[in-house]
Amino acid sequence: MAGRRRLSEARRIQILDAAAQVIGRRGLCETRISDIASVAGTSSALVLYYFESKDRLLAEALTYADEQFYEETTAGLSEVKSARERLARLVDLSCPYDRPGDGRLDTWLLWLELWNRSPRDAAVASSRRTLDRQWREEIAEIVRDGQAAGEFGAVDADDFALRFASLMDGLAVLVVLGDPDVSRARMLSVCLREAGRELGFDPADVAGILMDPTALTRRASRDATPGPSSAAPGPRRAARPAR
Amino acid sequence: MAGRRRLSEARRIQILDAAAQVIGRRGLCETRISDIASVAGTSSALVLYYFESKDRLLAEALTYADEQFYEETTAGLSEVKSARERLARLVDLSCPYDRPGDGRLDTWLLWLELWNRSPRDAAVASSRRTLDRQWREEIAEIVRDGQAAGEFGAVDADDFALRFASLMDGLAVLVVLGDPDVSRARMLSVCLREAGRELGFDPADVAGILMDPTALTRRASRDATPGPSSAAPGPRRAARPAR
DNA sequence: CCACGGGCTGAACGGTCATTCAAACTGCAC
DNA sequence: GTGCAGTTTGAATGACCGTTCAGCCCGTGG
Repeated sequence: MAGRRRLSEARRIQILDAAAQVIGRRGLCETRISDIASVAGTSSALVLYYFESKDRLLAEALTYADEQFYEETTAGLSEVKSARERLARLVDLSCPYDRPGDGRLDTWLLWLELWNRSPRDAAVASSRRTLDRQWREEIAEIVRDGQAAGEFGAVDADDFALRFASLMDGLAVLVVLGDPDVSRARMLSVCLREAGRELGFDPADVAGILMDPTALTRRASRDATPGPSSAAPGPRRAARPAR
Repeated sequence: MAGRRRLSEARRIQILDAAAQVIGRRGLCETRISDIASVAGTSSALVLYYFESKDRLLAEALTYADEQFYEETTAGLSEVKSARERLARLVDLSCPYDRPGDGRLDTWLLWLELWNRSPRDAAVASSRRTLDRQWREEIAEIVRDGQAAGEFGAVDADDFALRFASLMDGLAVLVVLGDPDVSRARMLSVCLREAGRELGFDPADVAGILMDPTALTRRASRDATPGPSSAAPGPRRAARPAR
């Protein structure tokens, strides 16, 4: 029975993953149960067997993917000790890659869909609110830690968190949508500069922690064409470790 | 024939208005041609007579509503002479009301839908990019004007415009979605404070131009419950002046 | 070995639209 | 008044897709 239950849980997650993937690729409106089923490698009927209806499935998939992202991010951050570096890391993880086929980009697309569904779905709205608050709280916490350790200057942590999170959201939208004026590198640069200015540190000091350290020196690269984007085969999404 | 053409144009606009209204209320996915038709006071067949397909209609409606907003806003701004007040006005107009039934809120909801459609519709993507760039250019222009007039300090106008526009976008999403932590008044306050800090003026100086001047003094009101929201009858959308 | 029950499926059902069409209507031009 | 071009509609069409269902598969417990 335990084996059954574990199997059952695995199927649910498998379907949720497939749903997130399809939604990211086709958009919420254009997502069909049969698409999700075929990506998950099963039948439409089974998808409905695990989720009452398409509506519930989509709602769950939306919040699932973003809770996923939040958990992974905060887990990754907890290992970094310096507040400055933790903040830099948070920014780095928040910046979507501007070339397609990236998991982070998919997560952002889902987040946009979630915004749209939010006004008409109380459950989604509630999840969104929780996630957003946790996210801002995460930022505020880093700021307070840094202030206690003398790494940051004096600002209202909650106020900064709201402004900084909003700035990142607004910029991320532009990056995700492939706006030629805002590359990922530029977003990174803008965010770190802003944080440094408000909290009183030199952005160059935290460049080491970034995935792409050249972002800070390379100013606002205008060439946004990402090249032929060698459509990598293989699974788009990394295998999930079992719970 | 001129009469016919004018009539035809009027119908198109009537349908686009209806479409925008329905999309705002029900969301893009849940919008049916028959809904649009009944709001416009005609038949589904006629809607298809003016627009090739549902897809085209929705895409046009999305960009139509936002181009509309942009034009009205910039027209309204051109009357204000002081750069500080012009910026304050721009902020004021950008802040959605957090109670439902407001046209500005609908416009924001459409803007969110537009973001979602953008990655999969080249025409929409192109319109979005143009509108966004115009918007940022509008901000940058105000900054440059203000600098020339000695109203603002020295900052990179384009850089400021990007950061400021992104901040407003991020905050507006929270207000539109009814996040209890971010009321319209708080958004207004945050934006004006930020602008004043970067451009070197006292936000209190421009409070006079705001629709809701108490926003600046009333700090971050936590009570976000908008009350029983007396569902106002009457037309949701102001009558449009004939072109 | 047998039966039970959860997991799974293919096929069928039914409703909901987008889209088409033939016909009616309107007002303008001649 | 006649005809024409543009406008409007109600009804018909047909595809698509969510959902249901009757039954099969298979591991497990007795």
